[in-house]
Amino acid sequence: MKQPGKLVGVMNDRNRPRVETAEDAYEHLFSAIVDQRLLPGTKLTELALVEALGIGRRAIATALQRLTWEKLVIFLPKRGAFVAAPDADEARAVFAARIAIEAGTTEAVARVADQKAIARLQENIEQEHKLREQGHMREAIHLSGGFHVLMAELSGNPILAEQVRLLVARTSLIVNLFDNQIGLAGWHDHHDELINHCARGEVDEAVTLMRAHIAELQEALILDRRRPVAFDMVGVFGR
Amino acid sequence: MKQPGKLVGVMNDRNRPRVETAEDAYEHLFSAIVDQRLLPGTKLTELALVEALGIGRRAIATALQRLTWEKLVIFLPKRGAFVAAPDADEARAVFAARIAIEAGTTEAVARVADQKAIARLQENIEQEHKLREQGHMREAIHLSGGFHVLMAELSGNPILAEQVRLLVARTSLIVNLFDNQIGLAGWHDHHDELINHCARGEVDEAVTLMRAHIAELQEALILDRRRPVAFDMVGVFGR
DNA sequence: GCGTTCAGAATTGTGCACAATTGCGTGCAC
DNA sequence: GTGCACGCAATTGTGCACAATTCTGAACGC
Repeated sequence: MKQPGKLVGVMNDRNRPRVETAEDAYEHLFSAIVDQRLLPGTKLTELALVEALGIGRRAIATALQRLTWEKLVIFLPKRGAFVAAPDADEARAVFAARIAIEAGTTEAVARVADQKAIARLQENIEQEHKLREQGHMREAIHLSGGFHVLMAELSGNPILAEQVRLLVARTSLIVNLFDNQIGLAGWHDHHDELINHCARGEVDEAVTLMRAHIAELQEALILDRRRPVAFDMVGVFGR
Repeated sequence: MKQPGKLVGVMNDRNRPRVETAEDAYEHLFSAIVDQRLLPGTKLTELALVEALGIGRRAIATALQRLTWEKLVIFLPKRGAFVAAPDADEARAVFAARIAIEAGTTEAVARVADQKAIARLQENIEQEHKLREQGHMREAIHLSGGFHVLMAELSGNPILAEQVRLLVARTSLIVNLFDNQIGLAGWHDHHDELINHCARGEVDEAVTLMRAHIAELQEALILDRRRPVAFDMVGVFGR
């Protein structure tokens, strides 16, 4: 079975990078969820996390609370917190929201991007390219999401940037939950073209491409086929 | 001076509608902030709220935590929570975000709105009109914000709807913090035209109008002139 | 007169014990 | 064998006391 108090993927006992504040805890959990060390459906018990991270229950609760409105965990009062397992409807909503919001960020970037911004975007792409050549797919995908976040940051609007950050995180949950036919090949080219449009100030072209790009990502998912979800999931939908 | 433990606007001792869960507390604080019973800069002490609302510290902390994320309060570790007082930059970001996101919701509504949806929108406007005629300006403004939220809900995307709800709330904070030249006259007409465009499926026209509508609202604000903020504000920016 | 230092007050964060709620498994009746 | 009820285990929520930190105000030195 499973030893209570040991949350695999969060922390093995010695490998404990300073976790002191509630935000530290949040960041650890966030990245653990986004890159699949904590699988959807996993129950996140307060006491277990207190032991694992070595901070107070309040800080843990705070972190969990935040992840809850970010929709990366679902929280059921008096029952506990679980890593979220978005369904098809939620997935569609996430992609629709990304299209709407990233259309906005792309427009802003294409309109105001300076030399330096373009350079940062290109650097991101090059790194992703390199990682993919070396076969580090997971990191490459990470950076690929990072591209969208970077675009949003360069748009100069922190509110939209934060939203994109969250939507990208949810996307990675989704991508891993549904069967997909994603060949990363196309993505890279899209990102490339996107930069070119932005550099040339071709606003409409950039926006249109971004929308198509995200839509394509969605279409690569088979939303009818959700992969089986970790056992504790019954605890989530139970009753 | 001020008696500690008495938070004016949150609760006078007998007028206590059931507050049991953390979400109840959240809703109370949310509406208290949005319609100005709690002014920007006011310090929200945990113990004071525990007394006022009659629930545990943890529930209070949860509610405050959420409002913090929603940017309606700012939270300084070890110092406390204060009702937020957005500055000009934040105001601009809010309006820019609204334009981007509500362009999306408007597009969706104009595209898929059915008879029933249009009817709900019209009903909202009529009520607002009535309230304004009767001189209930505050309620009218409330409903005016509600129009945007309703549009977002009708768009069918819960993520965008939630964002609009929050941005509208922040907007009301902003409107009340800066000098403004808002005559509500124009608004009503905009909303009216907007519905017509949506009813006729004139997508582009609807989107363009919505963008202009929000931009106009922003321009009615004098972002250089922020009204003085409650005293406790020093506690916020102090040091 | 003005800035600095130091002590006291106020408030958040922690730890522990306990209450309350929920879920689960066993056992019983049919 | 199936369905239901009851009791136990697990986990969240609460209350209290205490530790830690920060703010306030006053006394002090220059």
